[in-house]
Amino acid sequence: MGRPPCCDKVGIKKGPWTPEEDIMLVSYIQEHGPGNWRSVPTNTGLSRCSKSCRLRWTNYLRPGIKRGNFTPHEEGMIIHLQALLGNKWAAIASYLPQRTDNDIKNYWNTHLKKKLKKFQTPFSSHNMTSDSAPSEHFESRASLDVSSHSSTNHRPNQTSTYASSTENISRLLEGWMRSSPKTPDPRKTATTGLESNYIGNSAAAGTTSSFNYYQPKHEQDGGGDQLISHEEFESILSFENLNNIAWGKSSSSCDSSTLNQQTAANEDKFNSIMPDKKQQRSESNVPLASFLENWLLDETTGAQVDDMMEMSPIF
DNA sequence: AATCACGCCAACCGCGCGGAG
DNA sequence: CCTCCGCGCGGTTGGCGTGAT
Repeated sequence: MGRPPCCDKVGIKKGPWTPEEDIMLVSYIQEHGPGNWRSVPTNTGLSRCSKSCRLRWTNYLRPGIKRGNFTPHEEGMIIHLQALLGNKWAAIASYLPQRTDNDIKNYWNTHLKKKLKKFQTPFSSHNMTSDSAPSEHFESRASLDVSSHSSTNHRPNQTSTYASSTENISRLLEGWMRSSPKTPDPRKTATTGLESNYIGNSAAAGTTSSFNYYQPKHEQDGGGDQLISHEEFESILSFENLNNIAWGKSSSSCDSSTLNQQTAANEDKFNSIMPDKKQQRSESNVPLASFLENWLLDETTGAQVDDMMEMSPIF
């Protein structure tokens, strides 16, 4: 016997939120802070269930949320973290403070899953498109601070910046009162015309580059020869290899000699793919997988990736 | 111009967890 | 202990926009 749905009461409004409702909610939260969602509908007069209010706040109105296109760095982070953590969107979102779990989940389901699936091959030693739990090989690494980045009550900005909701309100009002000029493609900057007015100040609006780790740009544009095969790149980031190389575990399919060969081959591939990182990599004196992981998780990688995408035809 | 198919994403739904009584 | 309740998470859906025919 399950709990009755919270939203099945008569008079509870569903569907898209209006600017007026947003303002009511933001005003209330600005005054009282997020939390105690049960009392929000009654105290605000909103004809919404508490859950809907919470969702609207956390996914949309919460300050510090970045909307719009994901940068290559963010995409890389999501792919990497999804492989590490599985579909723990809240945990993944904790590594991307400006993105909501819902946003990341949507982006994964609509973009990244497809991209990875497209390139999934029998060579892959790990099903990257799998929705399964993270590879148990990675479980120890997956603790990569899941605890300290715990999804629950550890949303960056959630507690510290809600006070800046005045910013949101002003944006709400600004957009609400302004006429709504239609952009040629609202999705480039926001999801709806409404959002493009009062929320869609996407910091990523100028970023148009697409993810190309697994999908070279010229292929996206209609096909052509790949300068590097998917198998090659994936083999480097092969999770079994990463696991073996970085964390010293062995698998039945990988003895030490083949592991050494694979490691050397991966080093060569890495040097050819990322020549500008060769020096940095050799100086870092860390395993390749660690280097790649650090690179992916590096705050500054986004800009580096952007640079690399301009400089190198393979990105 | 009309219709259809598809992609995208905000919002909903159901379930599990943890705290309070 | 058990039950109730509030909350958060992950999966799914519905509506809208856009491109193709």
